[in-house]
Amino acid sequence: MTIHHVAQRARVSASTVSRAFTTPEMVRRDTRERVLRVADEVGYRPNRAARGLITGKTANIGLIVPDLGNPLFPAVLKGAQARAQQADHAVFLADTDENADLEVNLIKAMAKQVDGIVLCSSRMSDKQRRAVESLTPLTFVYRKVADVPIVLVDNADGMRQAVEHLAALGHRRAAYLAGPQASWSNRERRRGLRSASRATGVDVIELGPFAPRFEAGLQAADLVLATDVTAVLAYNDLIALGVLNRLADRGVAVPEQMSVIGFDGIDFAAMCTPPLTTVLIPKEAAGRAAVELLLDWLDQKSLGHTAGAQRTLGTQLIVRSSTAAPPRVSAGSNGRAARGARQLKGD
Amino acid sequence: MTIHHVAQRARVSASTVSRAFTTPEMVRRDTRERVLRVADEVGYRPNRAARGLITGKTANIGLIVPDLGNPLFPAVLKGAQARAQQADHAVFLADTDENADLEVNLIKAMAKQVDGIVLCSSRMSDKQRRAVESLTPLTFVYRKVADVPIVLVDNADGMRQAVEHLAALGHRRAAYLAGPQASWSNRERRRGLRSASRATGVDVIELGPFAPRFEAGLQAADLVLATDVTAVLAYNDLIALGVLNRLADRGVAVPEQMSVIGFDGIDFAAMCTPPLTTVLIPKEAAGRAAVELLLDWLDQKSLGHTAGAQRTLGTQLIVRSSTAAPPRVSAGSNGRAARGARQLKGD
DNA sequence: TCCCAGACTGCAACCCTTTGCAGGAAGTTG
DNA sequence: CAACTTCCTGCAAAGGGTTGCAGTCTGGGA
Repeated sequence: MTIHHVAQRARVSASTVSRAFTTPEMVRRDTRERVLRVADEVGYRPNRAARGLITGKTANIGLIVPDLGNPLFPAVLKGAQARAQQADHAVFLADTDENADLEVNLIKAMAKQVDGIVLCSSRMSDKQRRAVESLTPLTFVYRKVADVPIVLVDNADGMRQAVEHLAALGHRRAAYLAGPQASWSNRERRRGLRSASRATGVDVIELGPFAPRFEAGLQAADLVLATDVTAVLAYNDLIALGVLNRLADRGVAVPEQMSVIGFDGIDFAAMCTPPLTTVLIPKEAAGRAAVELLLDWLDQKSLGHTAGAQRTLGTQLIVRSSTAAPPRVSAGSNGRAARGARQLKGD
Repeated sequence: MTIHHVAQRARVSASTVSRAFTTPEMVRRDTRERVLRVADEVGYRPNRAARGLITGKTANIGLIVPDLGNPLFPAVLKGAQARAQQADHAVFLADTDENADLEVNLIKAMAKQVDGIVLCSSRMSDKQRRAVESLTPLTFVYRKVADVPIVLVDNADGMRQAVEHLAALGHRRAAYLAGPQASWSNRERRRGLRSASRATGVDVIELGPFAPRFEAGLQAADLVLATDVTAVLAYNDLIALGVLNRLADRGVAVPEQMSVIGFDGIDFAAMCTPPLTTVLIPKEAAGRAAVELLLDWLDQKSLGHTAGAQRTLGTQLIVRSSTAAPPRVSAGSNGRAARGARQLKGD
């Protein structure tokens, strides 16, 4: 079913059919109605590829995430996809498996078929980013980049809330299980941690970096137990969940002997035992916002406007049962920091 | 960067550039190398939309899932996307929010931009399916449909394993928490349950239907406690996780007082407390298989072959700590089935 | 030396829409 | 009644590729 079939059956030219869809006010009422009726009857829909060829807009947007196995990203994806659909755009999805080179390749491959790409927790270096930024409009989520639209989360404030919570409970010594070094979120969480640590007097040692996965949490838990901390701040919920599991296996009671705090607020943080205290970050909202910013940018771009819109969303500590006052005598303490741990100082 | 720029710089015609990419054996070695070198230098990549316009193939495939919030689907998606990428195809993703009408609309909207669509746990009625099947090649995952490629899972056998496990532990009476009525998986799981029930003598009452979500599990747990069963078989892990949570809240020990079995084998089933006994179904493998079947079909189609390939993947009961022998005297029993429960008989 | 096959390459049409431009009809104004 | 507007519609080009067909060039056989 092409535009010509419809044109023929409605006894008009293809141009008129086209206009009936794209600029309805340009065609006389009865003509338009006849065309649309015929189009509906035969199930005609404009071919977007052909349209895109001439208009330069594909009505597609790309979305690239590091790992669909981390529920954080499906959540962002869900928001983004819903918002895109609302604007009558379709979304291309790709998963990089936390691999920055693959990310670059995916951008190159997608660039021509989309109007822009939303990059979620991009792991690209600045150099890599510059190599692709001219290919298609890029929007970043959970990563700060100059001169393009970005959707951020106030990670530092989230960490402040978490550390203040621990301090209020009486903790004096905590461990941070670091995330990927290429992650902006990790850098920001460390930064927030450092300043909250100074402000509250809670000492924080850093372990890792760890892959942002459950398995890494299992591994991390043992390292934590070799130190004398009474609380653990994990880079994300997946790691925290791993810690919870391994601590249970080792017979360490949470929260009585050890407090654990996650980050992200994935659904499962509420479903485990004990329910995990975590810092909730916006996920679907971030996805929606990113698509919105991208679409706005594209609109304005045609008007010659510049980019650089930034939206920062708040975080909220969700206190559940994985945190409590520290034990009188710290359990499992061996009196000194384990090998591999180090004071959290400057980068 | 169009094919003409490259042609000009390589001092050949556009046709030759095109052939250098699509039918390299048709162009002389040194010409081809020159063309490809130039193309690489200027960063040229064929515009797939333009190519698709004339070849009729888009090198895109669609994937539609009911709910990205259920980790089952991101897992399938991950497999599908990886396999598609391997075949140099991109994937369009959409989420229906468990809504069959939206599913139909999404198929219509996608049809023109893809070579085929993979439908995951489709909720469409037969009538709806027939209304869209001519739009574009459809492949189904987790749903049986005649004459098109499908990837199935042996749900009935999974249920057999689960029920035999319960029977072996000594359970005589269990509840099934049913899933969505439009779900093929739910029908198959019920069927397997019925026959396993007969074979083992374990009585099974059915509750529900429930939405395949955590919250529904919370709700279901109370209904279960109002019956005299000693074990619960949930439609899926999300519901089982909800049951686990609510039982813990109500002070019912799992597995001592109540055994709980999930279905799907999502990652989180292993991370909760107690770790959930569940029936593992292939997820990434199913996604990969679906894409493979679809691509094969498309290849053969051009050769005039027919469709209908079917791949059935096995299931595996993963025994963890949420199942054990029933208590001597069934806890919370009130001697009769709750209102709303009914014997599991025919449909 | 001539003819022919085989290997390459270029021309031009085509895929499906959109859109600038121009033409025709109807209505308005002087 | 002539001269403009205004409104609507069609023609044709364009957008970036692919591909059937025909032409050029080369090498080999007679």
